[in-house]
Amino acid sequence: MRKPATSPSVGPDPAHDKMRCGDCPIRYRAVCATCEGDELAQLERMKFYRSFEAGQSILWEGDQMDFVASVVSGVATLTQTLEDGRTQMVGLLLPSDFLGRPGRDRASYHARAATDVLLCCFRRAPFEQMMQRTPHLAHRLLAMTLDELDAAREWMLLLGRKTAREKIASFIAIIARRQAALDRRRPAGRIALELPLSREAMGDYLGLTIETVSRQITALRQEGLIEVAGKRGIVLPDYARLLAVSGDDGAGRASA
Amino acid sequence: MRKPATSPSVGPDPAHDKMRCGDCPIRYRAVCATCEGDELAQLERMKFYRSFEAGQSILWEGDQMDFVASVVSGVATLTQTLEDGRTQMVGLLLPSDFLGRPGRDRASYHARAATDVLLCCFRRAPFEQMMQRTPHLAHRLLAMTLDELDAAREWMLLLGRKTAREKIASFIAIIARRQAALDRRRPAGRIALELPLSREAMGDYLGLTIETVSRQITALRQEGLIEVAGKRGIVLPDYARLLAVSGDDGAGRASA
DNA sequence: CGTAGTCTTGAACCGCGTCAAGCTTGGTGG
DNA sequence: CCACCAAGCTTGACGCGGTTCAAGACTACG
Repeated sequence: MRKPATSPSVGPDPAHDKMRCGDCPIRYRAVCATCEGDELAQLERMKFYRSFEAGQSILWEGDQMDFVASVVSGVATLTQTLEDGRTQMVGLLLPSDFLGRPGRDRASYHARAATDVLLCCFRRAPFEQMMQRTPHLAHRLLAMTLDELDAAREWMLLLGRKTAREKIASFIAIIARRQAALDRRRPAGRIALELPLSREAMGDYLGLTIETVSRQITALRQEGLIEVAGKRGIVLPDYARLLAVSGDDGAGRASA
Repeated sequence: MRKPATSPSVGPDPAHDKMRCGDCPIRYRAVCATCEGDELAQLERMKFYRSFEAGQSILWEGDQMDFVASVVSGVATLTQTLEDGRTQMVGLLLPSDFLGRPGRDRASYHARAATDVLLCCFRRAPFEQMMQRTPHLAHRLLAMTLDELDAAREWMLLLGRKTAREKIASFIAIIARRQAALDRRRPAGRIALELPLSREAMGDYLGLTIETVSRQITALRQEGLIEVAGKRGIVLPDYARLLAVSGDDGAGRASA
């Protein structure tokens, strides 16, 4: 994947410059969750917003990275690519997830907006300095990184050992679980949800071709395990039955 | 995978109780690398050694985990399992790598000694308390965790998109690179190395069956890309040529 | 309407898994 | 010293799941 000569440059987004952290929808789930008072004021001073339309690239592998960020709304993906073009998604960032790596100034992955995305960015140098003098910020980031590592390991089990059918069922179950988590519920019974990814992106997530994704969704629909509403809409008549097909034991812990 | 009724219990290993941190072979690469003087003394007070023979289980998924540890010598694996027994390795811990997760008291994976292993264990509660009052220890662990996440993501690309042939070549290249790193060299030219895993464990690492692992090793040997010496010995006549087969661009960063 | 992007469906192929023997090596006991 | 055995590895034959290649169908948008 080559960077186009003129990448669609997206600068700071003044439309959100007035947003106060206190009003932020991810205030208590993002990296800043444990900051209060003066600390929040420090963050407020180094932050700026950037927005991206669905499909736009946020960062290219190897790009200079002068900021880290929280996803405020929308869904972003991280992908890696082999020389011949085969691509694998390696991260799926939902609201409150963290983008970037303190201590490294170049991006290791291609980051792209899967839907319209709003990022709350912190300039990297001030953020790293604040981490040095604010231990619990580093602790918060460590906890989030460990959660992400757990999720990556669940994902490895999926990629290495699950069948196409199980992969699709797992993916839908993961989205259902994360959506339920936003409402502080456990997923159960009949659930409606919207897939945040195209068929192609689902293939990149699951290590499948787009055709196999399509065929397995059709198969699950014909068996009554899911109902399909438009390109992105899914209704689960019975969440537990889908889980059984996913190969997980229901204790699934994947979260990032 | 069920825990056997009588798991081979392995207690503290008094044979190493006298080892001083100053003499430790992983002194400047493990989680304790940035500790000096009094901090090192604090760690020394909460540490104890445990040793495991090749094949023994270190921890079962769900086990109470009252310690965290550094791998001093040998190789340990982390694996996850589906209900029907399919297993996928999700972590490969070499000397200086960290085992365990501060802030969680139960193991998420099955940990096992792939070779004879010596662990330097820290009781979890004191270690967590020390992290609270020693910011750079938390920073060190964060950096190590981020490296592990990067490695996990390389691994996801391998599992999702590489062919069996590329997977085998990649694995051998990773072992060669890590072995070279111990000597602070870049891998190049003719290299002899010892595989730390059985064919079965390699299959679990790569998401392949044992038969496919065997066949691909045979194929690489017949093409002169590798030479085989006994069950575990490998000689690379030309590291660069192997890398070309692995599908990576040579800039591979996997480390954990 | 027409066109482009996305998704679905079909048919043929093939890489890897499955099942089933052999082989090699090291350990044990007669 | 050698027969025996178990564990780990290799090799072969075969079949299936998922990829590949190639058309269509649906939807959004001019």
